[in-house]
Amino acid sequence: MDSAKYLLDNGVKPSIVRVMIYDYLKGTTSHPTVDDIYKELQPKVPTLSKTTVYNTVKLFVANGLIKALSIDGTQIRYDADIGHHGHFKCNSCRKVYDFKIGADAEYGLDGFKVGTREIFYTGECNHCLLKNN
Amino acid sequence: MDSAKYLLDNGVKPSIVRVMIYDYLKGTTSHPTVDDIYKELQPKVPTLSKTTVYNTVKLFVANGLIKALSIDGTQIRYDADIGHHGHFKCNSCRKVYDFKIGADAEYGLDGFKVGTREIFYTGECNHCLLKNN
DNA sequence: TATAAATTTGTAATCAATACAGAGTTGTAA
DNA sequence: TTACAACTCTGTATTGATTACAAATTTATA
Repeated sequence: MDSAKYLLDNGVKPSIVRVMIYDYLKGTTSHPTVDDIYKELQPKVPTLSKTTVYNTVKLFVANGLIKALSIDGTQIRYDADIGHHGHFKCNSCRKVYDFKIGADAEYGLDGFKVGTREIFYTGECNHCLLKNN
Repeated sequence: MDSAKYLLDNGVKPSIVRVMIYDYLKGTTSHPTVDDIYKELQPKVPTLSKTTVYNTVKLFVANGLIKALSIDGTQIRYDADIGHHGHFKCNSCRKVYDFKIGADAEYGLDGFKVGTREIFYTGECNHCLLKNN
């Protein structure tokens, strides 16, 4: 779908900068940080400010357009895939895999109203295990 | 079990400060931050340094005695319960609940070697939902 | 005791994130 | 088109958690 329209439908006025940030997030699976976003777009938008990136991702999160991930606790990362899924980061190849998660009821959360979900595993992926052993 | 012995068995020399920090973590379910730990123990150990708390929890994590949680991305919290479980933080009462999680295989992680697991949900707990609505 | 090794401490530095105020842009109505 | 208000963007300064590092203290051992 057209990103500008998608932002509008979700209560965010689609300025050119906002659309570019959203498109970048939508087009990558690398779960970028604010710094990653800034480094990616700064060449195309020379006047871009890092504060704008911070403001924009915060606005997106508040309107449910993207999700914030606190991965390893040092930096916040962002993901345009807002479906429920977990993240697995391989310590060998550094790749981040998405994986499906169970329903809330299975976890004994009946009667709870779940808002945000964050699931983050680390370890070694099946490819690296085969390669390294 | 005696904490001093438990630390020893896990490769950590049980200094008095280390035992006190471990005991505090073991005796609480509030998933404290470094600052929480410092505030709790500083009256009992007037010379305690925050750097020592940082060093100690890092040592504990490295030796598998406790787990680090990045909860909301701004501060790292620590948990002496190293079993696999998720955390649910209620946005109303701020309480953090523990909950059971499924087996890795259910998530399509067959063939993966999982090291750390972090699962963090937010929302409203059943008590607050009943009280507020 | 003497000496080495480990632990603890305090200060300074780092860096992600936020606050805030000013500059720029857009929309609207006369 | 002009005037004005509302919104968006920018840059600097600040905050605050965490780390770096070297000195001081404590513990272990010969």
